[in-house]
Amino acid sequence: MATFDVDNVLQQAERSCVEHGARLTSKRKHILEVLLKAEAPRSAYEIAELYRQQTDENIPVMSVYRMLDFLMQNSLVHKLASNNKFIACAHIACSHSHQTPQFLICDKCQQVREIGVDKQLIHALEESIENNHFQLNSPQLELHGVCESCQKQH
Amino acid sequence: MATFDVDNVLQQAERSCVEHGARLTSKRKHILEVLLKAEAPRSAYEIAELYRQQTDENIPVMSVYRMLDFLMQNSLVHKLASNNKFIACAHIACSHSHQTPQFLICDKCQQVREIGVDKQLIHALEESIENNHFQLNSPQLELHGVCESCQKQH
DNA sequence: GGTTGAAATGATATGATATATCATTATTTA
DNA sequence: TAAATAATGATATATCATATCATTTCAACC
Repeated sequence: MATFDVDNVLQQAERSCVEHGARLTSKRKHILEVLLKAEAPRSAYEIAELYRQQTDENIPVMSVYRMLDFLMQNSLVHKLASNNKFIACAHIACSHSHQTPQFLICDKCQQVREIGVDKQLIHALEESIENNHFQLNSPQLELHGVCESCQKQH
Repeated sequence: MATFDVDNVLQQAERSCVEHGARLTSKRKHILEVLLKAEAPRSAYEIAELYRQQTDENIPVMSVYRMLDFLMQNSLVHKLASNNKFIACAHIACSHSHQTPQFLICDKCQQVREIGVDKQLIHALEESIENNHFQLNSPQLELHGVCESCQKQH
């Protein structure tokens, strides 16, 4: 399903980790690979199962959670709070610096688009929030709806 | 902690249910009351426990979930997807029609403000989304950060 | 008022998501 | 190579949620 070169993205992830002194071990890399190949967000348990299928090796779910934590800390993976699933960052191979992710989640096919909402809009939103004397951590937005191709199948 | 009159809000909830032909039974009302009195969002299990404390009656968690479903369908309660907790709608006693809720969640004290983000802003956001050929269900926003009073305690 | 059908609630089991903790293995560094 | 640190495994358990069938409550009708 991937419309991008998984190996290339993995290499870029590797480079990015080296830069930050983070160790992208072989297992962590495999977890990322699983998510890059997945066509939709996956739960930690689903990831463990896919890992088994793709490597013929067992992996404890506990380890999957830890590796996901690592990948999230390094901006390689995001967690979708609204459905407790994980997704590879869509911008690993992009050169531009990462901004807060915004997600469009299709409630029919479960596919997710990671979009760049207009910066001015996000900025205005942040300002409106700060007028409420609230200090925003990270304005990750998760928006649920129906994607283009599912709309067509009415 | 409530800065509003719980009984008054409950009466308004009652009226609103009658209007819609929905049955706000005594137990459902108690669940709502628990949330109105809570100073922060609560999980279904916490609600069951608070219910026991406040009524001296046991209640199965399964029932709590069902009653929460009812209350959510009738816009009396919202679920925060980002932490799997429930909160009473802040606008039950307001006359104006309910809009999609937006939440500011304090990651220190867990308190939540249900705010009205500028309608134009939300509208612009929706438009930006629809330019991505995505049909939005409901733009409930959950924004995490630090509230005013927690900021002061640095 | 009693009967009946539908809605609400209870009881029980189980699935799904997540974390705590201690043991073991691998890697880095001196 | 030894010691220190980081990563992973193993096990247990906490937490969140749903499926299913039984029982009770309530409204409507005769």
